[in-house]
Amino acid sequence: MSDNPKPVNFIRQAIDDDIKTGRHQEIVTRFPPEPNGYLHIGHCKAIWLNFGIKDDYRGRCTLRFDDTNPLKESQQFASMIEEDIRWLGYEWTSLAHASDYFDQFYDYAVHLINNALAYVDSQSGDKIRQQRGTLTKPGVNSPYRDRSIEDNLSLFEKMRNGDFEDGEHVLRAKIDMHASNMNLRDPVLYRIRHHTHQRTGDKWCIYPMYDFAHGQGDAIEGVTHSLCTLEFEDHRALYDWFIEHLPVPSRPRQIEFSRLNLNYTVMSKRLLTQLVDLGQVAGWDDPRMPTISGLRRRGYTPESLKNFIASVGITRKPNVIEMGLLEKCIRDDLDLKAPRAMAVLRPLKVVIENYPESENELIDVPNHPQNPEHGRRQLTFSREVFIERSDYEDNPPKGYFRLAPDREVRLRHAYVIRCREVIRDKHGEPIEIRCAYDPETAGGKTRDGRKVKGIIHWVSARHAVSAEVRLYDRLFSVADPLADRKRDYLEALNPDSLACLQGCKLETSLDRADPRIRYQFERIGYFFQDATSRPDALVFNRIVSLRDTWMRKSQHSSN
RNA sequence: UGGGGCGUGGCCAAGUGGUUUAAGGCACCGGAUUCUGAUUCCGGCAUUCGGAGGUUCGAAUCCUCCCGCCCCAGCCA
Repeated sequence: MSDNPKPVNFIRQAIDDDIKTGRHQEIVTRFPPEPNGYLHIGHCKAIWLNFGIKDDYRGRCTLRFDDTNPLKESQQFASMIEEDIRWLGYEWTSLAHASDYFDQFYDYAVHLINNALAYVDSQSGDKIRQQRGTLTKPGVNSPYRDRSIEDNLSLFEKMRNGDFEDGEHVLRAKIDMHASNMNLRDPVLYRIRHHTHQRTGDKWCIYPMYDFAHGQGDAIEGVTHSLCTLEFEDHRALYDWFIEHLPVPSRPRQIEFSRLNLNYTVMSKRLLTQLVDLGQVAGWDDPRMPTISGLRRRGYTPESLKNFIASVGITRKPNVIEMGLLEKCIRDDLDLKAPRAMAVLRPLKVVIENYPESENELIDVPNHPQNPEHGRRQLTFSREVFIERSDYEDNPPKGYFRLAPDREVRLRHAYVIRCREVIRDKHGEPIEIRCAYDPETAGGKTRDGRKVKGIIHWVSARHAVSAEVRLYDRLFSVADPLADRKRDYLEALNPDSLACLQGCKLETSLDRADPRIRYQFERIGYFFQDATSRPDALVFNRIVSLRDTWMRKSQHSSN
């Protein structure tokens, strides 16, 4: 268990109230995904809410797959969803499917028919749509609305028996075609779909709609608080109508909250599916995707995701959360957990002219600057090292305290070096820096007490391990890719969201690195081995960069 | 021009008529510490709660009107 304070929000307040008034002794929630895609960080909010309530109130939470539409669903998606929830660290009290209740739902439908509260409509979908009216115009009654109970019963049974083609008939609730709430204008309860269901096979050729399955499923499971997102708000009246008119075993209450939106990405399953299908990303688990599997592959931890949701909170207010908050959460988590290492992503060779050619020096260093429990390791120092290309400037801007002609800099954990000469290629680009080191500067001190402000990371050229490193940036280059309705959101895709760097140089200790460990490559960011990484061909993903106040400052002054 | 919701600093968000002349986090801006320009630390950052009226000794919290934004017209969920 975490030592985080219990979250407070309007839903928990309602639950506290229900307990106080004795309305409920046990709290039951459910997480009800449709198995038609992968979970994203928005689902994480619902998972955190429902499973968090279950844990804190010692209640129950079922994972229920809302599998009422066999056209789009698959067992593979269901399996991925289970994996994601487990990875987040939650356990469901029971696993269920809407399809487990198909027989019961059928009986409920018959019950409605018997009470003259449902009828079989034999019009086309187009016709039904026309008759539904508009937001400002009421609908009109179907000519089949007053069929006899006997006719309805026999027609509905024939629908079930497969006597009709798809679309020939539907079962509708008889409510009110004049209702201002569109959901109450005789909603469709069952449609004919001659399609094999991933679980019930060909047992059924009629399938209940969401509205006719969800609340009843909740009631059957004894769900006390059915938590869903705001777009279902208008469905609540229908939800309650079914609960009221059906002999259900319990009376759940639906409460809505606002969904999570993140800037610089998209969050709808439809759009994410499209990005995958179009090949704009490598798959559902592409590390740039806001999916749980993408974030996992990128290197995000479950704790960071949960902390993120907790800090965002639960309200009914539409919101767009800044990506920066997510990044802050993973940095916080990893700062404590991640052992440090040195890696040079864009190598520039430095030759230390006064260091003996054949000599190697072992330097014992801590794996974490604050926490000794992370242990220690050894670095090898030698005459030739790689430094980051960006740590050398021919014409250093004001405030730059890295390497430059005739300037000094400290090689982290090692010596102070001074730049003596720069060797260039034919374009004038530096390809090698010749330096001299000061042997009196080991151990973080200088003999004469002079301050060397710049500290840069390095890797011994002879001992370095090569690796591929993948750098990720936001998927879209604008905060709200859907803001411009005249433009396709795909045009807002960030062309530089992925940079694959080959030939990066890692310190020796990273040879055959444990793929489960997230490292901080000092001064660069947090890194995690990609799913494709192998011991002899390391591939690291950058989870997130470190805060970089220098870059921010230098960008400011250059603007 | 129907119905349902929502509006507290750049982004979230506490607040449920008086102890709040509005918590906290993120972002941002200073400064200190630091062998990571990281971390940590310290300080700054809404006389005001979409707007205008009103009720009250007292309002972000109650009332009225107005404005803005979101959702709903699938045999999707």
